[in-house]
Amino acid sequence: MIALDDTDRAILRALSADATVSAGAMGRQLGLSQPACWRRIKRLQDAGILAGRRLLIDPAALGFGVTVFLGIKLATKGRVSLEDFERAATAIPEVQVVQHVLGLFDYRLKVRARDIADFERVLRRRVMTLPGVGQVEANVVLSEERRPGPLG
Amino acid sequence: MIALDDTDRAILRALSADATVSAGAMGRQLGLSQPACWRRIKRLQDAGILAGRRLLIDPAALGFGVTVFLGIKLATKGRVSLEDFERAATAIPEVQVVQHVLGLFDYRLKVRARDIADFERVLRRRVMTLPGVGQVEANVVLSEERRPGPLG
DNA sequence: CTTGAAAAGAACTGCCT
DNA sequence: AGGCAGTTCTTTTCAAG
Repeated sequence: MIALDDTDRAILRALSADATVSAGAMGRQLGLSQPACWRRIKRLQDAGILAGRRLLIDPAALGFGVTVFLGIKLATKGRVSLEDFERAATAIPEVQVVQHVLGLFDYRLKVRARDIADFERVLRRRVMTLPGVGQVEANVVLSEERRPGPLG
Repeated sequence: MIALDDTDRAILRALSADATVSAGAMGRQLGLSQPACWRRIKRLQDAGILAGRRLLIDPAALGFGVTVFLGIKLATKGRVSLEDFERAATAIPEVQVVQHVLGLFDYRLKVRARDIADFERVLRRRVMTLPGVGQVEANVVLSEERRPGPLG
């Protein structure tokens, strides 16, 4: 773990919004030279804080308009059933994220579907037939607001 | 909306894993020339499918080891209270995502904290005091597996 | 769709304060 | 730590097949 100053945080904030900005352009905005800014970025990468640059894909532009979060309680909780469930859940193409969680539910799934009818198909034919699945609770996402910058 | 062929999907899959790969390097991998590959990327950008490139920050490297998803049921549901709740929830630094959802709960919050003690502080002093908050349910994330590529 | 080339710019390297 | 100057690479745009 490494200590970040205000300049590092400004760099992370800028790159979080748009990772395509060059080190030179960002340096000008922060009053730093291009190499100085570049060195800080490299330091953040080497420290593992900057873990990579990923694409932001708009699901709506691909025709996927519905996002649903499922809370799932397993009926049978053995060591084997956990792995079985995870493997089967990960194999469903519409399932974007599989989280093993502690609390009211055992697993949380993020599901992307084209529309509500498509979601119902995924729910009935794929999710409800997962090995060991018990109680299932669904939350359809209406709107989402996310904090762009780094934490803290 | 636009139709994607297998090559487009391969490009999205490669860029989803690592958005830093150059158009030339990807073209070689796919058997395409550099300009041809570059044109496809630009087409995906113009279509809005490729919405941007964002940073992947490792929260653990910054000392944030705990992720908790909160399901929140509002006690009072007027038009005003929804906006009040959203504004107040977004203002909490530890809250990364605020989702308005349909289902058992009204809102879902993604909360990042340094540890469980830090999370309890956020929960008691910030979340439980949000305007109109009713029932609160928490799920601590143990592990997470996400599908890298594009949907469908 | 391809190749090739040229111009712009970004990334990286030493050396200096 | 930061800045300056220079080299190497990619991106981006052209012309032409």
